Amino acid sequence: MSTIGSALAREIKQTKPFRSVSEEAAIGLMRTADVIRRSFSAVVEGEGITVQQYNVLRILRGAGERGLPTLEIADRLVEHAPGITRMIDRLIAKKLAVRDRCAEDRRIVYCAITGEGRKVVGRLDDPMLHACRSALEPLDTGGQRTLMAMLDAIRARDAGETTKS
Amino acid sequence: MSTIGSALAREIKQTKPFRSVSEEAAIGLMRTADVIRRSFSAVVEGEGITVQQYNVLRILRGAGERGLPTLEIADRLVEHAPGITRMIDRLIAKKLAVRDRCAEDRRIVYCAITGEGRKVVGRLDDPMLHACRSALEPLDTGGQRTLMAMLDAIRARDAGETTKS
DNA sequence: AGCATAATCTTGATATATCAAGTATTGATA
DNA sequence: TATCAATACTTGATATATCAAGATTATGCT
Repeated sequence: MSTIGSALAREIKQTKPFRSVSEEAAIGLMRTADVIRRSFSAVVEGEGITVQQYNVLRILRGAGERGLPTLEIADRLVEHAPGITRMIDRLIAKKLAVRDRCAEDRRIVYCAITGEGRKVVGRLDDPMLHACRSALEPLDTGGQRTLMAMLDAIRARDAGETTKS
Repeated sequence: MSTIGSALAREIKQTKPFRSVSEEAAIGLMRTADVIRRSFSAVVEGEGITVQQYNVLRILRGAGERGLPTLEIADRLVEHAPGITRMIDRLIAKKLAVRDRCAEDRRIVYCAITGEGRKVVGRLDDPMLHACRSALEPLDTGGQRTLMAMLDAIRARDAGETTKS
């Protein structure tokens, strides 16, 4: 196994080797995600929003005219439910989204993107695409597909057997 | 390119295909990291700490008797500096770490892990290792090494050419 | 109809993260 | 030896995340 002297080990100045490849890969995954998130954050902050807000806006843009029920948005974000209300509050405060209580089932609140919201996401489309490409540039297209497949597999495990001995 | 119908696209119920493989891989990376972080979180919360606090404790355990200067810890966490002070505050409040101002250079504050801190991290060693293995179980060892290499490459790019045309 | 249960949010309390400015100490310079 | 800049944190203000409890509306059962 001997992962001593690996790139990650040096990066975090670890004195002792990782105890297993799994451990190193898992930590590397989180650190890499963090690096990418930071670069995304730098892109969207020009529009005065956060990465999460950008994600919500993209989801809303992809939805129909009516928008989506609040919790449906949370589902797609993999966000835990309670946070989503206030996330939307902030988007509404910025006039990027609106709420509309459903008449048929008054428990449901539809959230939709505004024209201004569309403009903001629109302005970020190219820069974000570029940021993604730039971030993954070290891998060729085949490598990116391999990476995607691996990530899919990892997430699939989690979705299935939540409790593993 | 046509990434329509991919696992990730279905997962987030995306109606339109991703515009590029890079975009899908980048988003998949963040979602996967999130899934893993959540499973780690479930492990450490039994000891009443967060994943970040666990990371700090591990760094401190790996350091010498004297501990490490505050900002040195931040460096290894890739945390931005300001947050680290209060992170340590919380660890101290929990009696898991201590601070000690350096006599030679009184600007520096050394942070070290306590005996109780060692116990807490020690109790988490096995569960965390298990969580890592469980998370990455879908990949065989070769796959995990490939994944690691890809992640390293992505992070290396970021370290080098920060501004890429 | 009446009541318990569930679904869908919302709110309050608390914890944590982020950004900019402030403090203390050291080292270098005039 | 004052002074200026740099280092290493710290603090305050603000934003965001997280958890548990609450409010409202709908549904199913008798």
